[in-house]
Amino acid sequence: MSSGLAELDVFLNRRSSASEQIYSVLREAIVRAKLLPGESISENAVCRQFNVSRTPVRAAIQRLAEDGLVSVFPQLGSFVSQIDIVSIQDSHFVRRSLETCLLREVAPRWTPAMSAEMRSLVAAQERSIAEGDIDGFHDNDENFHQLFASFAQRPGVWTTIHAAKAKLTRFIRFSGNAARFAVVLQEHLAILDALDANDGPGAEAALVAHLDKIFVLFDAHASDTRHAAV
Amino acid sequence: MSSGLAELDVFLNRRSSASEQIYSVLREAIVRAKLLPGESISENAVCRQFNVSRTPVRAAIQRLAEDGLVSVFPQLGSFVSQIDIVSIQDSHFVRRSLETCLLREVAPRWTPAMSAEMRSLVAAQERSIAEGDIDGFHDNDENFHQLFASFAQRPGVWTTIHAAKAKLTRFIRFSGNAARFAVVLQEHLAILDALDANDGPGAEAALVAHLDKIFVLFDAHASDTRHAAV
DNA sequence: TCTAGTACACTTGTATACAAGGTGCAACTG
DNA sequence: CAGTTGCACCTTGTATACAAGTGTACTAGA
Repeated sequence: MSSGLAELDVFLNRRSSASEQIYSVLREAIVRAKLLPGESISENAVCRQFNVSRTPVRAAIQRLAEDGLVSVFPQLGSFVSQIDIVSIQDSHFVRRSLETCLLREVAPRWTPAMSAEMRSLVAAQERSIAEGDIDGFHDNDENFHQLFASFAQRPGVWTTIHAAKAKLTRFIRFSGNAARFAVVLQEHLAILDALDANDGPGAEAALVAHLDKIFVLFDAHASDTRHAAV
Repeated sequence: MSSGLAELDVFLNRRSSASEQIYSVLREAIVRAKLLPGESISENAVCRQFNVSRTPVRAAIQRLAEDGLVSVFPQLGSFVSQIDIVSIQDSHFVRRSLETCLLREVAPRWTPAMSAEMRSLVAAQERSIAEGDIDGFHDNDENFHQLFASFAQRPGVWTTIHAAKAKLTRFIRFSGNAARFAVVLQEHLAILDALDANDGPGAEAALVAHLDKIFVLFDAHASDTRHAAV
């Protein structure tokens, strides 16, 4: 039984604690679907992989469990969480609510400088697509949405969005298709166009339309489930 | 130097892990202002208090650090987080955004049964005030707001609100005054009255007015700070 | 062949020991 | 007396050992 764990980088530096670095590596691996739902994350296996003791590994896994990315069963094992559609819908609700409210703060204070900064991120996403760099695409997608929190003078709110987005990104990685990437760019630009045109409600509508595209995946997931049940 | 730690209950059962119980006790103590901002939470001190080893204590403190209720400084110590007004404003933004969006989901589906259940919670709050039971008052306040998430068919969203509300409740415990309690009841009832009257926008306005009352405390806090600086 | 029972390997939870670094005080030096 | 240096004690971070429970595979018996 080959484990996706073996594929992970194992070089830890000393600038931050071991548990912090292990948490980051594992989180990224789960969100980017390098570690599959249901896959075992034995503490000892991670220890061997990173050449550290169980203590920092445990701390990392416990944080992942709080994020809902790992499920810990005492005396049984720890596993990458299954894709739970209800939990993901909750995360989507959180994200949509917060980003919508952030946009309402930003719209009245929108400036050309903001527009330029965000359009440069969209351009970066375009390059990522051209290079087939999916990770880079998602990174810049995060930056795009985070910038709204920053512009709304509420950068701390991004922490909450970030946590919710982890589950969503993981879900999209499994259910999404490549054709969607180009569409995302257009939707991002539509939001910016509306903001440039001083059309707050239009921008909000464009944002909601953009975020709610995930509902298509919900439906696909549901039909998959029904199909599997038959 | 007397520590608030000494006042905490120390009896742990075996139905859940020690770290889980220690987390709950410490979290409640911090939110209810039994442990003051800046107060030291030495791991060894907690160990002695609960008669357990450092391992579960560390796990609990790390969770509290993630919640923003405790600040950990390596090789220096762990301390109850200071009241950070910016962080609290972020939490308020998160809470108001989510509860507002939840209310929009609930309003169209509002039923007399929902109204009755929520009014019984308000009645419970009234009893708590009469008995001078501040903890009970806040518990029922949590239940009141949680019920909206439940009625909106998004109970999982409460987790996020709950985390944000912790900082807010702690802040209110320090800055709030007793006279506010009775007003809270009226504001809760105003929300329910609007919902009963099928007035969604009115209910939303009442909710926002209710939640934004905390801005008064923000202003008071700011003037306190300015005064202290002079 | 099938079943019941047992031993074992593996898991997470907890306890303890050691390592590395920061603070403050005391003693020493100029 | 001022400044500095070193030690004692504290902190958190990590490593290791033990405890308790679960699933599985193998063995003995009918």
